[in-house]
Amino acid sequence: MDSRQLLVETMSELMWERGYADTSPRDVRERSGVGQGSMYHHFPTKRDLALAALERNVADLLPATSELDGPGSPMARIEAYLMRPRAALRGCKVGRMTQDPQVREDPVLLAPVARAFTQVHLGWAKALREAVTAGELRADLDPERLAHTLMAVLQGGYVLAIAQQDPGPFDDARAGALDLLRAAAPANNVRVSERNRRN
Amino acid sequence: MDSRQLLVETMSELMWERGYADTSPRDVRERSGVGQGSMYHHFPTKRDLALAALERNVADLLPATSELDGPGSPMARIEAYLMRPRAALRGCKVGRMTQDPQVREDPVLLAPVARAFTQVHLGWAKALREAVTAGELRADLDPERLAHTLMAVLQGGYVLAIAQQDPGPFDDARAGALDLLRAAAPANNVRVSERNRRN
DNA sequence: GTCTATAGGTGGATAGAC
DNA sequence: GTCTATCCACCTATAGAC
Repeated sequence: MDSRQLLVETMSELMWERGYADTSPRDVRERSGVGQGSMYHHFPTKRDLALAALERNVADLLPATSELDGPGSPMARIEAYLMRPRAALRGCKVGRMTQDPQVREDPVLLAPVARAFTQVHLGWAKALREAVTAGELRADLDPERLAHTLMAVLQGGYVLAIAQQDPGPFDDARAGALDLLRAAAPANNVRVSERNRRN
Repeated sequence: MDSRQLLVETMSELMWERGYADTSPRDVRERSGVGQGSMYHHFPTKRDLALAALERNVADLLPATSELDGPGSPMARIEAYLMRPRAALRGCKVGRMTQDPQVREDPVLLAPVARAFTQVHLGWAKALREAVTAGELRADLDPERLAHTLMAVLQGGYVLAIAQQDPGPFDDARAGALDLLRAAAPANNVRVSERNRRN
């Protein structure tokens, strides 16, 4: 692997582990073994390197969302993506960046993060829309809205897991979301009009 | 206000705005107007000050959860707490800490965060249990699990909102969660036994 | 492209007088 | 309790030779 690639790889790891502000050029040099001169030859500033690393992390993350758009029934795909194995205590390598003041205040650094979430949201919303069409989800639920709910469950699950240093809350959070989705199957949607009449 | 109190107040604000790692003793001095000598007299290290500030932020947060335990029907209280006004773009002053490497790797600093979440979880679980008892929520839903789901929706909603620099995704996420809770009312829970028979 | 040397500024304190 | 002065390591580069 050439120096440039090695630097990006290393910075990606460190940004996942420690964030942007708390990762120094020295950390990157020491872990990668690349010298000072090379580093500043390829990336004039720390921010330039961070931008490349951020884009790499986003690219790492997006392929997994194809699970939402594969074969199988919409709900099966939704369940598969929601419940796919995730390192709860490590957190999300993209979502994490939103908590770094130097990233969130820098439109250029935040842009890849925003784009990634927009992309993931599209995937979720499409699958949820298909679930409604397939009669697996009540038609009065808003797929775009639910997409945000499910993304939030995952992002927030990481927060809970890290706080407790225990993946349990993360798994609880997503399992609970799945329970709710199942409870919202149209088969159970009897007498809604009756409930409304009581208001 | 005396220096000590002023320092804690200022550190609390800065930790909410910028986190722990990215807040320097100098920042605290400059914003608070307290001198170097006073600062190190009251708090020998930055970590000591951070711990006091963290505990203050936790204390700020917990009173609001009493909304989950007040008068009114359980679901009404759940909705009120879930939908209560929140500054989505500022994030959660407690949850934020889980993303700071220097906090998450320090058991002493992480402890107040863990305690706070445990406390909030108790409040959620109690209200959800009561909702089941009151017949507002299907009995086959697990309140402890759902409590984590709803906490995650809020914590994750902040992440989405900050990523897009728009409170919209936060509001979508929690509104979607409320939609699901309503879809999980027992009134709709007809023929559950039939569904199970099909497995 | 990579190396070593250098540099100004900040971080996180400590020392000691008042 | 508060003040000013001082300190060393580290951060984020820049310079210039090879």
